[in-house]
Amino acid sequence: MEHAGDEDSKMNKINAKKLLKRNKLYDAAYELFTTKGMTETVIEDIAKKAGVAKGTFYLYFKDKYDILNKIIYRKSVTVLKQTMDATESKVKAENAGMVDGVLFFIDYLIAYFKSNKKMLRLIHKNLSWGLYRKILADSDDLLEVKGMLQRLTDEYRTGGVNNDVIEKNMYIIIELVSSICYSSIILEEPYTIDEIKPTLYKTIRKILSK
Amino acid sequence: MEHAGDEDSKMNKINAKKLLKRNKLYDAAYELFTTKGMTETVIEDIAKKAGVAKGTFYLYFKDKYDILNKIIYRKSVTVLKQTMDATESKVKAENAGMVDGVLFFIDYLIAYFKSNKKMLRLIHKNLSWGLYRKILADSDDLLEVKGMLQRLTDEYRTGGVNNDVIEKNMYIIIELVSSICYSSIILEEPYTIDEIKPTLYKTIRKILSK
Amino acid sequence: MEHAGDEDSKMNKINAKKLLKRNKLYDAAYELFTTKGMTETVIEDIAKKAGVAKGTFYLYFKDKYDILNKIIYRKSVTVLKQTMDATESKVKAENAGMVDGVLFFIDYLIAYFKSNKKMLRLIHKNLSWGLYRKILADSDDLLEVKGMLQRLTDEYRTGGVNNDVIEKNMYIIIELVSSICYSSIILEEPYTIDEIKPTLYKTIRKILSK
Amino acid sequence: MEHAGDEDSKMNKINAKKLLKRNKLYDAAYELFTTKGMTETVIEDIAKKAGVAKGTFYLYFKDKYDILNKIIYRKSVTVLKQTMDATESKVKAENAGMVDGVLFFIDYLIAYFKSNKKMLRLIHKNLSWGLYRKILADSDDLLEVKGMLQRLTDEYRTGGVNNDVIEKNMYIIIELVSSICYSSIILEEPYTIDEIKPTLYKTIRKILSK
DNA sequence: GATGAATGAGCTTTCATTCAT
DNA sequence: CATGAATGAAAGCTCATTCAT
Repeated sequence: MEHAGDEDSKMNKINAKKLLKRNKLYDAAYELFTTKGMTETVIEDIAKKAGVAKGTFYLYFKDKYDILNKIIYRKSVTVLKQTMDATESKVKAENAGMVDGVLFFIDYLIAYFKSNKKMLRLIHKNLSWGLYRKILADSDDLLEVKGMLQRLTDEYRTGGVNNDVIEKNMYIIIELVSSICYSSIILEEPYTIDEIKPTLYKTIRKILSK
Repeated sequence: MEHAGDEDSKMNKINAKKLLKRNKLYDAAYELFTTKGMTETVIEDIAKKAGVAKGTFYLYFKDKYDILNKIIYRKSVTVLKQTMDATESKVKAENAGMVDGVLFFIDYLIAYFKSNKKMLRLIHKNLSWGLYRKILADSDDLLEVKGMLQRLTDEYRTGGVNNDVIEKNMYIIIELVSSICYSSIILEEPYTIDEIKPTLYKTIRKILSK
Repeated sequence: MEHAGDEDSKMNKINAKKLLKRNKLYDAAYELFTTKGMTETVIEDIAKKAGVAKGTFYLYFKDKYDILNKIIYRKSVTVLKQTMDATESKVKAENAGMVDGVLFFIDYLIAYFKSNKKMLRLIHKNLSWGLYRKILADSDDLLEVKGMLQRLTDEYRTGGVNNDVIEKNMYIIIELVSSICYSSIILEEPYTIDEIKPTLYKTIRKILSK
Repeated sequence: MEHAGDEDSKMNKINAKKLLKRNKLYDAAYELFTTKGMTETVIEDIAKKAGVAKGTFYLYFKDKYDILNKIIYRKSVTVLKQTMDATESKVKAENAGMVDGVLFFIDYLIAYFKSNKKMLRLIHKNLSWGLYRKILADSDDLLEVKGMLQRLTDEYRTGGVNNDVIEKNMYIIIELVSSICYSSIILEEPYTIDEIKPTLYKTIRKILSK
């Protein structure tokens, strides 16, 4: 028993060390990708910044694109879960309806990206929104988020609106918001996000209206 | 005078030759970019396909990205002018209103990209929609197109709608359509363009309604 | 005493374990060398296939070439002893003379390599026949085989043939057979082993004739 | 005409320069392959020794093995043609028969390799004799040599010996000589080439005897 | 203007070997 | 004894760009 315990603790130490190294690589790569850009960042930069040897990188990731995708995925899951938590609290506290729920969700996301342009740029430059949406759609880590959105739109369904109509409208909204985010947060052209927000929200309300 | 004429014709011949070479390079690059992709296409490929020496490429273009941007610009101007002509004819023939005019314009563009996915993919993968819009906005070659869109929305302005509101709505529409085009024409996920078109057009009508 | 016995049996167990591991490494390496080839096989492959850690490999062998040479040596000793046994039986049974004895020895070897091309290729590609002969010449494990060949050629010696002549002729025969084996069994060019065998045997008879 | 002449001479100059560079690479590679060995020689070494950039190497050769094979081929053709010339002179001068002709041919080759062990080792270590024979057999540059060997053996054919028998015997001789050359010239074990030569030649005479 | 040979920095990836655990 | 994470040298190869002709 004790011996087994020893082995376990040994394993844990090793795994903890591995995790630490992996995270150092994640952080280094994220920092470099967002400042220098993908093509300007070479594997050696990442390794050096993480304080490991070049070969070590290949122990954890297949190549530059592997770590990029994983970074984007991890960050996204974090953001979306956070957004969901905030939305749920708000909805409960204010006993908000579906439209306000969706708008709050979007508002929270926009705020997040506004204060984190680097990540937005990273996603946009290296992963199209379309592909991104696909990846997130298949994610098991986001089941909760999906559940929440489902519940949010239940109101509609019980109101007799066709399920297909709801889903298509949601798709339209997602595409619209993503696209606007990029143009208005990153490029700030032709409108800044604050300039366009009222119009955007008005549009979303129109889309969700019957 | 005659001598000058000779010089002129000589000049013209040389210029024609240069133009020919430039066009051959454009065609070769477009073909390769759309089939092999940007990163897989190397300068030598383009030169070889165009039937010129590698060094000649640098006589006409700065690098791969230079020719890419110029290709996209040229193609876009062509498409937009064509779309404009079709729209104007239609509007005149049917004495259509502004909403129908805008919808026709979009419909024509979608049809074009549906039958020319390669170009859509090229633009999307190598130039963000936002940047693209910016370039076209500054283009002198598209003054006519802009004029037409202006005239189209005049109806609104005379109807007492604030100019700023119109422009923001147009921006929202452009972003929405571009985004949907990419997802639904290239990825065909989660909906094909034909599946989402009715919802898209309904949305645009909602946006343009007062 | 009893305690010592315990220690002995403990030692044996450990040694048996070590031997088992070593053999697993031998088998794994042989399999990989003959299928994937030397350069394509990396130490990690061998360790993985043998079910041990990479570092363990270095506990038993210096490097890839060390295990290769040992594999070739082990396999060769086995084959030659087997060939010797078969030859001795045959010679006794048929009361065969020296020439027939030598030819049978060669025939048995050719048959063996014909049905085990992988090993022949391994020897040839990684150890020249010349070097190979040298290693086997120094082997203590093959004293019996050498003794047999000695006895086989005794007939000649008693027949008054100079010992030096016999040995040189044997050398010529060995070189010839090895060379033909490679070309005709592995490459099958310009003749298959079956096509060239009659001529080869005729030549050997000529060499051994006075 | 003059213009064309200019272009021709320009072309010639360029081609001459290219040839010069190619030859420099050949020489550098040969020197390095024979002294340091194949695996120890890296492309950069070759380029540096030839006084060109690494990339230039790839303009002329696919990789290390490409240049190696070409070097071996070139050297071999030279040697064999030279051997042929010497043999033909000798045969004419001494009105020698076929057996003496063949023996002279072999003797010349052995002498060559004895004074050029590096090349022999290069061929042997990197190209099996079998493969080597095949390449030379397909060579158009050696048609003359083949013709000469054909004429040499004509004597046999007219003597009523089956063509197949002649060719098989020649094959046996070639394999034997190659194999002996390597063992006795490179390894000098168990006999030096001078020690084994009398026995070798006696064997060849036996093979060629009816 | 046109050519294409030459350049060489730069990148990815592998893998034998070590050594702390 | 056994492990396997970490190392980092090393090599192959590409390709944008230059420049002598």
